[in-house]
Amino acid sequence: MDGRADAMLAELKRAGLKLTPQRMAIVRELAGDETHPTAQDLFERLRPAFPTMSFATVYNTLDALATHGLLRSIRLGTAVRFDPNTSSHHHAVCDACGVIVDLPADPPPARAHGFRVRTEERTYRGLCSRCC
Amino acid sequence: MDGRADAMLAELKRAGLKLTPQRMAIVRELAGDETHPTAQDLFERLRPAFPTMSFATVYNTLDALATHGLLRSIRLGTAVRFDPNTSSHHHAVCDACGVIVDLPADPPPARAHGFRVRTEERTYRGLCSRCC
DNA sequence: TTCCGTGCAAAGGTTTTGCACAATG
DNA sequence: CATTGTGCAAAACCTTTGCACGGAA
Repeated sequence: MDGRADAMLAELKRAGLKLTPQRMAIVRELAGDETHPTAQDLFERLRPAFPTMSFATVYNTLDALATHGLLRSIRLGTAVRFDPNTSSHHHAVCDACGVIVDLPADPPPARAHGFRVRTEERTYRGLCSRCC
Repeated sequence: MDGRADAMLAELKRAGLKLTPQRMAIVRELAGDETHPTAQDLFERLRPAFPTMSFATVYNTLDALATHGLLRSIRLGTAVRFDPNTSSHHHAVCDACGVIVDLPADPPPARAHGFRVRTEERTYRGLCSRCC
């Protein structure tokens, strides 16, 4: 089943964006993906099917998806990564194998030291259950 | 008073690193700084006093300081920023004015969902007390 | 005197942009 | 048919690296 991908495509359509083959492929690739790929990752995975697709298209599509709240972009280390999981969650990164895992998150505090808090982003680093 | 800068310089010296004028200037500039400057920021601030200083020197020095635990480097948005506050703390970023504020932090949990946690990094985004 | 550090310049990696052509709705 | 998206290439941006000269210990 491909419910997540279909929902993302429907949302793009509703927003007046065109459903091109490239976009559909990017959305389908990302929808079931829990590995937090970079733009480069996606580009390489899709190259076999779309040899002419360019980086610009990948970035454009990811931008469009992020703008419409269909994915989160996270910065871990040096690269921007994309996460189709838009529910409130944090990330844990394994120092050994590099795996990035989603962790459920409580809603952020309303206020913190004078700040009116809108979002909270947490990254844990350590060793995952397999590398520990 | 310049206790923090002196302590950092002493620590560099203890580590066998040479105390060059450039390094002393970078350390002094950073020591009292709570604005979380980027390498670019520091470079521009010091250029008047050291017109010949290069980026490489700024990065080298920041690397040396980070390696010896005298500062933390944090990634907020697209840029790497440097924070002389090495105590356990989080950051809050104001969406309106961009100010970055240090918040005290409790030690991270020992474990989280199978991970053995080593470090935790939190960023709150919202509005600071002046912009709210 | 012996390293270590500096400055310069160039390379590296990632993301963004401009424009003409092509495809979608 | 009008508009938006694509592909290509180059630019922009930040950080890192190599090397020869110069300064610190």
